[in-house]
Amino acid sequence: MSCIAVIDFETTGISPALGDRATEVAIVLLEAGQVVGRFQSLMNAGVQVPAFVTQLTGISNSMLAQAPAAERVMRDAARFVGDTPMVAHNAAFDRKFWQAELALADLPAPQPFVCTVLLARRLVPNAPNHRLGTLVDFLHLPRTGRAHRAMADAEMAAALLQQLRQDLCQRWQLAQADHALLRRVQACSRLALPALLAREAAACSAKVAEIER
DNA sequence: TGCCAGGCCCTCTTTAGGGCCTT
Repeated sequence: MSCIAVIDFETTGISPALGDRATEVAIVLLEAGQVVGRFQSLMNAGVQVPAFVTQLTGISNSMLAQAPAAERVMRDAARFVGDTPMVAHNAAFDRKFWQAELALADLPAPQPFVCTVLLARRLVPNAPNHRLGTLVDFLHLPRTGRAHRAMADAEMAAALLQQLRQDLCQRWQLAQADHALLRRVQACSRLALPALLAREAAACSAKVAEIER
């Protein structure tokens, strides 16, 4: 079973292109449906945290003053992840900060990303909305700590991912929903999804029959 | 003063516009 890294950043804003920086990163490593590793750290990028972001996340300038330098944290995070494919809730956001912070540390960011917002829009279309907290409540998943702190959000995104993978496998009788399959689901329109999953299920059955022969 | 990004998705669409989602 392949490994997946679920990541969440807390930041000073929404765009590294506007000078926003990461303030905290958390990564949960999943293997065979189980959490097999965790990485979490505040990170000091030498920037001020806007008051409304402190109100949202609980992360203050005084907390960051005592945190390790952003570059050091990103080196440790990159070493922790290696080439493991990644998942995030609204991955466009976390991927931007992952790439920007690694670039500032002069490190590559080759990992492919899958987005649980895109997966949930396809697989849980009847949810009231597709915010992380709403999906966690809607699917009766456990809340793991204060929302808008990196590890709590990474844990909830990991639980959401596991639930979506489990539903995929049960509904479509798939042996597993690995990162490559999740990328195909994410790239597929909602209308085309049943046909894609029927093909995946048929390929899976054929493989099982071949093994049993 | 007020707004700032960007990719995805839906629809009163496709030669566009606006909401969602993340901090």
